[in-house]
Amino acid sequence: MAGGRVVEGMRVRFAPSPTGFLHVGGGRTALYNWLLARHSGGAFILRIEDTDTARSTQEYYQAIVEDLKWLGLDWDEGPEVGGPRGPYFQSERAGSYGPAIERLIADGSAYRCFCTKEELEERRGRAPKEGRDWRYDRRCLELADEERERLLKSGAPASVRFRVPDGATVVDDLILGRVEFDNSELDDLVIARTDGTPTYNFVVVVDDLEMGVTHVIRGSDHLSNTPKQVLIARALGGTPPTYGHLPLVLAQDGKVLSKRRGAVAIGEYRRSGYLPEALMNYLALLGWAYDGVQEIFQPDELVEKFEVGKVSRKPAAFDPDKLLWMNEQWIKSLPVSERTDRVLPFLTGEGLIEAGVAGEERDRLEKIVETIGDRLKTLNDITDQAGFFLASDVIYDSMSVKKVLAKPGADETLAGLQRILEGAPDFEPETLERIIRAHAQERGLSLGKLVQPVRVAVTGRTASPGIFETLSLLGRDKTLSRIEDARGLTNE
RNA sequence: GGCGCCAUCGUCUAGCGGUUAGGACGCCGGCCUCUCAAGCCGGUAACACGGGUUCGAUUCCCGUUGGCGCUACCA
Repeated sequence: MAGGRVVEGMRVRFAPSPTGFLHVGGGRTALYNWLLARHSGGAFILRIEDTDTARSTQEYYQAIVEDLKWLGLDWDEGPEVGGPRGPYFQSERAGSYGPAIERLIADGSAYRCFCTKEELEERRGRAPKEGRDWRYDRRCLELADEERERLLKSGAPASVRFRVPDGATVVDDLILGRVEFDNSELDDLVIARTDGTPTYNFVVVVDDLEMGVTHVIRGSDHLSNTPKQVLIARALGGTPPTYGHLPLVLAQDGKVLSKRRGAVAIGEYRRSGYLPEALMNYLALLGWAYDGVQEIFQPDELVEKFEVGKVSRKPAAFDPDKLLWMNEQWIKSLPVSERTDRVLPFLTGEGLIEAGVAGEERDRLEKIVETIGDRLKTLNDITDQAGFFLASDVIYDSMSVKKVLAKPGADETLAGLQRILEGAPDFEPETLERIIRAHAQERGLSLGKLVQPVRVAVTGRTASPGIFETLSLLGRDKTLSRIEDARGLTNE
């Protein structure tokens, strides 16, 4: 095994393959591994399983790393940070696998197999017709020595199979508990292909052993791989890690979440204005609960309270509604200044403000954010909510115009308001409220009757933050000119 | 088919032999109110089924049914 200093305690890893974007299921797996490592004070390792060169890409790798960082996860060993037990790209670890395979062949734990893919397919296809289950028939294990020699010398292509021993293999799973597999159910799996490259089930074992991985949290779709990996680890003279198999994340229809079934990439949530804290919070609660009551957890609180043993064994459906609610809760809890910071990229992205706002402009922006208040479910909602504050022209919603401005008396109402506002001593919300309320009383109108036409006039729609704050923020000039413009839309 | 995992409101879950089965999302209604949100109050809705064990099962055991996963020279 490679030398180097090793962190005491748990060594936990997350090992994505860069063959697609990180989606919520993978994100949750990464999170649980990270939480386990951080909770125990151990090391969190990121390893990239990029042996499938046909499907792995640099773009996916970068996106995964970016998404993990955005989510708030960090790693002690892995890409970008290095570590004593690298390299952390599987594609760079080829040197470890060959000798390990030779060792297994030498001590009889593995053997060469000359069966071709076609032969295997043929035999496999025949099995069910004959009412048998297919398992590799060990034809090449039972080869006479001379025959094996002959084939080897003839240069016949050979794969290497692991010889599954008799007996049973017990997996003491952190989440599932004790699971027992009868070894007779297991195939003599191929650990090295005809071209010499090692397969996943072998590579993972060697890497975990060499990296000193002690704990692995992964999807339960790997559960049936586990006895094979445990057996290989032991044949290699190592101690397999402790596993915890996470029930899969389901889509709303109860099917497993996958890339082509509504699985949304983590990056997609970032782009639509979700807070990483909210997504982390939601993902943590998807299959784990602290006391069944608390819903909002700070990241460090999750680290403190998370226990793998309490993870549910039941597959959990991903609920976008609840995630949205949680995002809203998180946005709401942000102080105005920070909320403004977070909303900034969405505003610039939409061209509503220029990058690098400062000074008075920044102050005004904070006031806008404050005024919009709890009306943001996602950060991206800001573009819709703040548009009329920031854009020079109002976009009039035709339904709102029809419902309010095109009604009889609207023009008169606006004209009256124009006069009042022109004469307003100042444009503070309190002042505006005072004079507008007084005006309503004078004219015998309900406040609502008076306010809605102005609202549509200055915001372009029937729904907006409080009208007095809105007018105040807009200022006298803009308010008056917009009312003037809007009078052109009335029926008079 | 074989092997494995799972089973409490529509969804996420609490429960660890005795509870009016709790919370959250959603939905519905009300209050508040200048609109929309938010907030507050209330409501809706669950132990898959059948056997055991037990004085007593949501809880423990077995089975049935159902869902899901794996069954590659993919990872």
